[in-house]
Amino acid sequence: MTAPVEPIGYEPAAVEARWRERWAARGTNRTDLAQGDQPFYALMMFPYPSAEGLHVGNLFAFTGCDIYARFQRLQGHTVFEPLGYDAFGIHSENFALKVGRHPMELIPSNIRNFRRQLDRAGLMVDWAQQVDTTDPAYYKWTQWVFLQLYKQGLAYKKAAAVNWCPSCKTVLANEQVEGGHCERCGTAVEQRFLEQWFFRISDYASRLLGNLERLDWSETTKQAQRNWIGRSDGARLRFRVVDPVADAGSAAVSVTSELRADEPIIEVFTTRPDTIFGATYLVLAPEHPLVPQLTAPDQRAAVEAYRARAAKQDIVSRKTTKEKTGEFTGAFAANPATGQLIPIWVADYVLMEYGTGAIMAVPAHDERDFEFARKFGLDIVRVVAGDGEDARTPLGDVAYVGDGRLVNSGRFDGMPVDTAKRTLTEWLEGMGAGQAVTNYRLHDWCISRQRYWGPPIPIIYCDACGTVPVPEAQLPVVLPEIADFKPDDSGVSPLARHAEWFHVPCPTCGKPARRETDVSDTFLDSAWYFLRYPSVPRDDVAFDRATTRRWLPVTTYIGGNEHAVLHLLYSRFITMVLHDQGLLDFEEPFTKFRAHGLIIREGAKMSKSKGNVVNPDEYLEQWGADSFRTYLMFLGPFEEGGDFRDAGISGVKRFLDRLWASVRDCTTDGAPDDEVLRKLHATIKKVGEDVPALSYNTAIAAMMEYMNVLRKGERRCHRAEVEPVVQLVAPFAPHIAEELWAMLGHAGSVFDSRWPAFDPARLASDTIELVVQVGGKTRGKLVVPKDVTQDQALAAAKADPVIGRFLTGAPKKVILVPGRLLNVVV
RNA sequence: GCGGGAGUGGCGGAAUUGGUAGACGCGCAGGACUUAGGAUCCUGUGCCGUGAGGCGUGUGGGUUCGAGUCCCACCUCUCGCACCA
Repeated sequence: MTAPVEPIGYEPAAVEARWRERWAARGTNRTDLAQGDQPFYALMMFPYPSAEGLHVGNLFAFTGCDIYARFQRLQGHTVFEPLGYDAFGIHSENFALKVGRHPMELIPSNIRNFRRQLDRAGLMVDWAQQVDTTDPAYYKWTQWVFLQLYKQGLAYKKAAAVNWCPSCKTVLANEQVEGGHCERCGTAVEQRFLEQWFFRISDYASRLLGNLERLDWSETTKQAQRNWIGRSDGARLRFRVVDPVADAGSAAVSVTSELRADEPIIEVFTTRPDTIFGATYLVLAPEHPLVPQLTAPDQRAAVEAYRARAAKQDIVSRKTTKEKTGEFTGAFAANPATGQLIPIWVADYVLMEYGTGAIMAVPAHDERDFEFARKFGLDIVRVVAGDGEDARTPLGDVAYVGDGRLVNSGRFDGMPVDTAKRTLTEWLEGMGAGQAVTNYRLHDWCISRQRYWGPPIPIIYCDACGTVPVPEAQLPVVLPEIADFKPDDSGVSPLARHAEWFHVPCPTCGKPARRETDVSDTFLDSAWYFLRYPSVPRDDVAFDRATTRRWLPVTTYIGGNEHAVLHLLYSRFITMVLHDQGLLDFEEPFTKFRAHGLIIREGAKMSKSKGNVVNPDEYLEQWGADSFRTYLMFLGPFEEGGDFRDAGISGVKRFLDRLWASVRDCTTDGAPDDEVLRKLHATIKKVGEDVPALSYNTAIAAMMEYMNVLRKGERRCHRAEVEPVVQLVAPFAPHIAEELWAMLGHAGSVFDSRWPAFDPARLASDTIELVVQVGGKTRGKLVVPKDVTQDQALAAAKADPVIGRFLTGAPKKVILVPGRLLNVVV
């Protein structure tokens, strides 16, 4: 008598450790970038390596991308799945300041911790090609990218308003200002005017918008970009400023009369040229350059005070305060349509950065102008009448912004609004008072940061030669390791205090010169990193020509929709610029983009303050990476995210346990069961369709469903019934899949096998279950031949004791949906 | 305010094209095996009703033989943008 042998159970920790080693030893995750006839570049958004370590949100995103990449590999593609670290930026710098350590020592230790966690998660990442934005070998090329833009005249310097926190002594991004106060210390934020570097992304607005049509991207992401670019079609109109005293006597000032040198022109942008007859005043932004020139002497004090107030106010609260304020300049302009004199005001509801910084106000048909006109008692003239209205219909308490026909508009009365937009623009153009233009909301990209932790902008200022770009051969401009990297009161980067770095000979004339002390925005680091991955070994070029041609554009990019606008737009812009320079063959970097959802917990976003952050380490430890990965994907649709709960995960572990036991105990005796095989083929089909569609949750459900069929009634399964499941599950649970694949006697990696094919003939059955409805209500089911006729089905239904009860008398109508349903209307 | 997305059992979530609502999992209940079970396996599980049956996908209408799915009106939640002329 022999003692019962305990069957070997599934022990994730041992299995996963074993395969981590084997993958490393065999180079399973390395991609030979020179080979492969079906290159597939699977990109995921690289993380910021925070001190807290990997967040479940990161892991959710990476796992989803990894599954997609592994699946593509099983489809026969040569897959490249790189990863790196986005480690520059104010986030890292603030954290370093807080804990009193230097980012140069903090970041490497954070990265080590990230790497440990990422390895534990079983990603198919080719670590030989990793990128770290803070490595001089990387940011050398970030600086090179800057120079390419500079060369093309797409980088320029101008003074711009920034938010300044006098307590933190630092420039704040708009998101760091809450209700006019610094989000960190609560101090009232001021506005400062600083010289900053900008990229001319607005020159590319129309291309960035137009190309969206042909990109295979999540619709939500494309829509966000469209809104951000903000195209609006309208007209630029010219208003002559008129001195009412000098022009006294002429009842209507002729618009076409000779310009007088001292009478400036105000240009406005409007989307409603059709309402020109209702323009009863003009408004200039407080910063508008013409304001000082045209303000009348008796209004000067008030206008100056108003401008000073606007200049001091922080940018955020100025834009969020809806209460209208303004001052009359004392000047007048001529309405080119009516010839009448209309007052010119300044008000901060008009923004200098949009359009021309000036508007024609049509209070009858614009809510903001209406509010303003009401408050300051300005004329309101209706020029559009909706259905059932005419020129005299009172407006009530709101502006009329709807459709309609023109009234009070001279010979254009009765014209529909949409025709009038075109017609009036042409009419005004004919008299030299304007032309049709398209305007975009997209502003130029400010890349200057008056901080320490970023790549120095490669520019040198020389008293003799002016602004001199650092020659490419002298890159990188290394960020010096300085102890006092804390920003100070000056609004100038801490780099300026580092004398031996700051003072530099001019590259052109050799005389003493000074370095630019601003560093660049982190969004610049990430706007080109996908170009670098395949070319990491090259230190003589940013990206290798042949490698880039083979591997780019990125086949599929998966990432968070929080980057829908800035990161993705900047990446597209940089790619276009490099393309225009002849350095890239394509102008769109990401052929396909999919946004993943957000993991929440107990209905709320995970955050430290709520104390609901999940540490992935504990789960990886307790359940293993395979169960944890699969569980994360099972929570809900990948593109929507899901609610993380501890419950649930045991079900996924149980599924893997059952798969393990099925492989361990399977037999090669006899033949596989036909019914089980049919379900197997249906499962192969479903998983093969769901995975590329990112419907991971339903793919997992389908595999679980099959496992239930496979093991129903504790049956022992045939090898042919279970072997393909190992391949199906491999993208989700790679370690156990490798182990089971080896247990089945295969020498190589399961990822070097080919995805199982399903046999359509196997899916069909001779009989079907036909649902029978009577009057639209389900009354039962019948098993019938698959090609049953309507009469046969009806006869069978009548013969059925339960269904037959409802079928008294002749049916009024019978509907047969082949293969599905019979509905009898009585 | 503008733009996008979503409302389905106790819970997370499934439902090709308008065709069995609730797949799969959690939880719960019962059972088997056990000294034991928070292990494992099996069975059941939308709600009301003893039953036949009835009611059910945010609310109210409509189209249809048939609506979670299509149309109209509304409510709620959520994510972007927000004085953009």
